[in-house]
Amino acid sequence: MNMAFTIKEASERLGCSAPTIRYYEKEGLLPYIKRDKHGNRLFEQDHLDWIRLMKCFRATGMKMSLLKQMVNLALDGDSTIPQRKSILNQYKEDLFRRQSELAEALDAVNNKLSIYEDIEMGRASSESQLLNKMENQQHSASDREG
Amino acid sequence: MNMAFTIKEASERLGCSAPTIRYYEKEGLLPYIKRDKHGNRLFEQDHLDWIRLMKCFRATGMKMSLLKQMVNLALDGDSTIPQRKSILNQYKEDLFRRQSELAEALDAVNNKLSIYEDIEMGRASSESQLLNKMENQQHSASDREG
DNA sequence: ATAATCCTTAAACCGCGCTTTAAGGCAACC
DNA sequence: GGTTGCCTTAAAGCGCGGTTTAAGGATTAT
Repeated sequence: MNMAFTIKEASERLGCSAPTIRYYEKEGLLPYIKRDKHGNRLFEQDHLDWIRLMKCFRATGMKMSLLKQMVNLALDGDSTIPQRKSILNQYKEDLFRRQSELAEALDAVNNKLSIYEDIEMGRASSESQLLNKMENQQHSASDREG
Repeated sequence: MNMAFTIKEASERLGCSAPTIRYYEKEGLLPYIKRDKHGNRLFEQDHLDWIRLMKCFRATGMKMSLLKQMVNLALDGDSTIPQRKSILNQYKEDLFRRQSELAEALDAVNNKLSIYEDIEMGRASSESQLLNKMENQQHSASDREG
């Protein structure tokens, strides 16, 4: 067994472009890719799994430079596990920060949307200053211009 | 009343650089900024609130071009509210997508971390292939190499 | 044999979102 | 009246993360 994939197969399975994969390899994020006799890359399942993981981390804000640090540490063996844990724990903090940013944004969007509905239903007006139209944060809080 | 702020005050209150604020204005994200007799910008509370909201949206992946669309629609009056709602609803979808990406990444990080702890405690080994060191997804799932 | 389809590389290019630089104006303090 | 410190503008520069281009090699199908 030990099935190997061409770059095209890999890119199809992963949903990321072949140039991107090559770029990752060039940047050192993807060590130990073997080649066939013609110099064509051969990806194994392990590589696909690692790329998939990188994709997941990248999509949530991890920098390539951090991925590279982790690769380099991994290549240095198990003695670097504490450092890798520390990187991942920092990244985890980052994820939590992003979660609360998302929650905040969701609140703000919902607030805006309900303001718009109020305006549509005639329950509120879009105030004087033009910016207020986008900007009317209070939403039926203070109405001292009766 | 109707307190106005210099760009420096605005940038301090908002935690974003003065050049960024100028850039936003230039890009049309920030209409109706008044000037004093010397041509210096004067920001009112409304502007600060709107910038703060933009910051919140930007931090969670909204493109400047989308912000600009919303500004332009707002400048066209209440008749564009349906379009603005539609934009915000799409963005909301985006936020949900990001939320699940974050959740996925958190899972993956926690998985990695527990693999590392297993290795540290001698409960698992860091397998053969070098990539496996980073890459050993299964984590005490299948161990058919007895 | 020729065309299509895959692969390779190096290098150039791109969009985004700022940041930095350069050149200058006004105002207040010492 | 010079220095400091704020402001202005236009334009250039930058870091990131790829994408695109160009030039070429090998395999397969017709």
